Amino acid sequence: MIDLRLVREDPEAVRASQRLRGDAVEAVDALLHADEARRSAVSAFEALRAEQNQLGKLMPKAAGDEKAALLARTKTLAADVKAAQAAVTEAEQVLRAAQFAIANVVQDGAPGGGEDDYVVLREVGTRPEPADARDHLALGELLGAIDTERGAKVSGARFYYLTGVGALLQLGLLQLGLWQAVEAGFTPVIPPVLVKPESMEGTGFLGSHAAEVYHLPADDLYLVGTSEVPLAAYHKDEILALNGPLRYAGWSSCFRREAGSYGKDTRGIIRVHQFDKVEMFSYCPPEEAAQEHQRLLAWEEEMLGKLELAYRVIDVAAGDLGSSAARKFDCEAWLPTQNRYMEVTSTSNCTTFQARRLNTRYRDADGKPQTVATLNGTLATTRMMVALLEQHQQPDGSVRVPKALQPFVGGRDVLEPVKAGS
RNA sequence: GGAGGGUUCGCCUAGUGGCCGAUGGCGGCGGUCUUGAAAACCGCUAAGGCAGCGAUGUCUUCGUGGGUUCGAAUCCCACACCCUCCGCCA
Repeated sequence: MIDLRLVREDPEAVRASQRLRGDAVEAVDALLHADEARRSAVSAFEALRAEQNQLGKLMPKAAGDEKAALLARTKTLAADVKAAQAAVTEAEQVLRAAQFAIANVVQDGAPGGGEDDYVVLREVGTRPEPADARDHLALGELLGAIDTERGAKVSGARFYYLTGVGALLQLGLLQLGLWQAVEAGFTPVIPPVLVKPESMEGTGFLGSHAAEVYHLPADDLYLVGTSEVPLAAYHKDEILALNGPLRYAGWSSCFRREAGSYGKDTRGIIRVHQFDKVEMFSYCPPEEAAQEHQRLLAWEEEMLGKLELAYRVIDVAAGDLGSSAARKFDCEAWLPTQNRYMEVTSTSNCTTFQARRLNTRYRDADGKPQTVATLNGTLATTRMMVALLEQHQQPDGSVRVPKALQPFVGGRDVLEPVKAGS
């Protein structure tokens, strides 16, 4: 939810942001009008209410003719108050709708444009170019690690089983990430993955993402697409005592309908309905958010370094940000068989945008409540297995396990193909 | 699924129509006393909107939404959530 004060004080900055995103500039003026309308409705109501309160105080002391006169006056006043109150409620609804129509103000420095207008910040590592490379699914089947056929039989397209070293690899990857976070001072969290509508709504996922979200109508609960949802809603309606950034690392399964992505990444486990993820989530004062964002990115890169993956970092363009983010950096790992980079992590700085709707605040140096900034970033996810298998494959179909990961997969340094027929 | 009980300012709690934005305790903050600390005592201690440079004023909020009333924490209705008991299932 956009900061109304900012829109009032510097509407031009918000208009510029809208332009950079390719969103409607007129939405800013609509919001300013709605704000104006609400304020005048409020003062009208308050003047009437103040009079009503005044007269109400006289009532118990009054008697006789005086009381009758008072009653007559207050009776008409009561109707006026009611009408004025209804006008305020309506003006507030209009204002809220106008407020939701505007996405977060893009951070200075973020590139303008759409999905293809990202800026590559750096490329890290040497891209491996294995001869006769097998793709991750072929490797996964050789290793007895990934079974998409039975996944489809049991649950449908975009479902899969992880078996044998596949199951171990995923758990190891997530643990490597989680331990890195714990050592960096994060509080590890296993959150609920079913949330109430207000939690889903408060984190902004029922807006443009609504079609992506699984809903359980019998209980009116939603399956989360990321632990960002329960981690952000965790401190809803709270005033935090912040002493530096408050950091959580959430481990959860994630569920996505992948509506509208028919035909995209259909092979293997790149784009699936269910996967696991360790997500970093940080609460901090707004003035520290940009720094914290860089830290989250650094932790993501540290993780990819441990996995010995070749990747690049991109600065996502304004039009591709999502409504809550002011800035977003993605790390994309190299995929030899597709000759392209694939997103494996994403970190967003949501500034105060997400926290404002969730009403999550902190006390500043003067002890005054202020809206906090929230940030999130991927630390480990099922999808990293795709890059890991492909980049570390060897000619015989075995896959090298990076050193840092070995302790988390039972000390294995190589994953070997299993015999056929199992 | 059935039957009860509950939801008030960080926590606990008082409050059955105007004297209630709301009692008391705990916790927290400040002070007196003390070499220091403890104890005791005194004071302060919800959030938000609007107007104003400001002092301040004013309005809203007692789970949520509606209703009754000149006036609602208090009466009525609906809903949500929590707890207890019973049943059912792991």
